[in-house]
Amino acid sequence: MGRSPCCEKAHTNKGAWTKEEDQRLIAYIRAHGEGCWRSLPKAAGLLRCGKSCRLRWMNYLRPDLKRGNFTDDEDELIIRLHSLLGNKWSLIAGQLPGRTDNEIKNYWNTHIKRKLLARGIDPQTHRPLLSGGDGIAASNKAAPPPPHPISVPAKAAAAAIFAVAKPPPPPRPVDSSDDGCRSSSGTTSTGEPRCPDLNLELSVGPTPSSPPAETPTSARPVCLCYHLGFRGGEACSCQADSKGPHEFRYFRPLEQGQYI
DNA sequence: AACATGTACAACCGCGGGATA
DNA sequence: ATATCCCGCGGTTGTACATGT
Repeated sequence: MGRSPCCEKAHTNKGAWTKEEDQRLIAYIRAHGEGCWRSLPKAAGLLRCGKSCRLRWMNYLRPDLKRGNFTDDEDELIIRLHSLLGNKWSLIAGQLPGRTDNEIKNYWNTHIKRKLLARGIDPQTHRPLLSGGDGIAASNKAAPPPPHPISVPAKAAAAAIFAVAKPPPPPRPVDSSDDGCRSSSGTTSTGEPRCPDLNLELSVGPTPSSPPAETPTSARPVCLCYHLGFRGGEACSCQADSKGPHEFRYFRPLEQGQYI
């Protein structure tokens, strides 16, 4: 069938944004709120495609963005979240108020990857690298591990995380009786801190030696909600949702000696 | 000072998926 | 059930700036 182009490329600017374009975009969003990115450029008088406007706003112009260097705490949190979620930058960004997925992705590729390699850790698998040879983790040679130590698609993990952790979206800044466009507030677009008090007891460091697919039957899967600090059924509906004792929306095997 | 190389980050591109007609 | 629209995501590219030779 084919997809229609997101914009009329012949009449759109590309490349770096000018100050004037920024001002137009900011002014328009202040007046009308986010959303309807496809029609926004025309309405705002911008010769840009909607995607470009959205990206510019999300990654650079949003007032709640935290500019500046990442702190060591943020570094470690990103590493932990990446070990859990893999390259799900938007989900990781959701746990770092004021940071964008693009920013975190860039930071990962330019700083953290190197930092982990210097520590002798494979940035993709979060497993120790071989001290010599070709630098490939031993476990990689034996059996290719999953890209990260979770056993379900990261999207499912995200569903589990945000089903319990994501606060209801804040009211839109402008009259909600607008043109009928959906709010575009996604995982990274709101100005509210997502879950500032999340207890992220995520697994990190030496991950389970065998991939979850090979989880021994004695290793009981554990709902991620526990690891996020929601315990004893508090706000957690995984058990209720599941049809069986092991069908959590997100789980990971217990490590040796670990209990909940 | 001039050039080469490396680094950081903004922006683009293509695709997947939810919503809806 | 299917087609289409639109948003959002992740990978990649382009470019400005920093550093080394």
